Amino acid sequence: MTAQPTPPSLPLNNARDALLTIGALAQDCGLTVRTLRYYEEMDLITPTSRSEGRYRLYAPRTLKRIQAIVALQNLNYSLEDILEILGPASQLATLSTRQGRAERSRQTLTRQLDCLNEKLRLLNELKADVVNRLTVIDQICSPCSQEVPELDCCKGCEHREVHVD
Amino acid sequence: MTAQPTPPSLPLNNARDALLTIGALAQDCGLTVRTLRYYEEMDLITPTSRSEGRYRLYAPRTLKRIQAIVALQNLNYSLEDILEILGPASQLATLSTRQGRAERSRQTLTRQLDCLNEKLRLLNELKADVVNRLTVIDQICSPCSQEVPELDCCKGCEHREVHVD
DNA sequence: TAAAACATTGACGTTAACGTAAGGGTCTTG
DNA sequence: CAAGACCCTTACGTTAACGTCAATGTTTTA
Repeated sequence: MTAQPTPPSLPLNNARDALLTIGALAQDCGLTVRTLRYYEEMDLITPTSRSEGRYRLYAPRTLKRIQAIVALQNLNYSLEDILEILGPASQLATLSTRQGRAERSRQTLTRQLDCLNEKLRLLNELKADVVNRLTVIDQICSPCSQEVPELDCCKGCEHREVHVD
Repeated sequence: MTAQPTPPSLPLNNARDALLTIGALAQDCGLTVRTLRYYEEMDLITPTSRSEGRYRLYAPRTLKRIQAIVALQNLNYSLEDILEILGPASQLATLSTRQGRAERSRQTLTRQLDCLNEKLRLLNELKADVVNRLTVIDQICSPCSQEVPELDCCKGCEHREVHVD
């Protein structure tokens, strides 16, 4: 997604109009209202204000935050992990100095990177293994091969390095 | 703990001696007894026999199977997924033909490979993103840079492509 | 052979990430 | 201004992957 600069056809009157109700936000991000409230419980998001009747009102940029949350979830981070990565929503404005924020971001990103590299290592290992097995199995499946007979057996065979049982 | 190869001072008489009780197996693989029983409930493992007093007795190769389960779990597969990948433990001997087994293995492995490639793609994307951010943040943290001032702010700033809030 | 250590089958408890329902206010549209 | 549509909080339900406890039976060891 290249950042579409939202052509100012309608010069957005003031920021007030842009606020989303929780239902609209849920619609936009494809999550349920319950989920958004749960995220709020965890301090992953927070409404920027409330209506007179205490309806939650969200700034549009909250959508970006939610997309980040979902992306991380798809990578199997727990919401607790994600909270640590993104930081609590309610304290976004209270961090004292810009330097401090940058430093903390750096630390978080570094940890993230380590974690990612580890996952990548594991995945690549498994992939190599799977590819190996596929190669062997494919040989068995091809009709012209009679050798390697005990390969996919499961009891008592000794080809343990090829398959797991 | 480096695997002390237990010198064959006592040449293991017959295969009977090699059977493991559930406690020993748990010890060997670093899981709890409860977990192993739970795996059995799910048909992920199964004892090869029972003692007179109905104690579960496992063949040593069960350890390999468990290691595979744990490895897959570390890659965030659910136990249900793992069951599909490895196949039910109780039916290992009942699959009819060797060709059939090989073909099914091939299909499973192919699906696994697709899944792994997708995960790798996602992870690499995220890693690139993280590296990008780190680059920028590092520039901010370095004492000689005063520009890019609004980068790590959180309310109202427009550098949305750099960090998420 | 008795105690200690280990095992058995229930069965209920726990955490994460929500779903779902109740009982009630609030916006909005006709 | 009344009916829907939407929102509020509170609270209990659900699934996965085990933990933990109880009451009891079985090996092993001293």
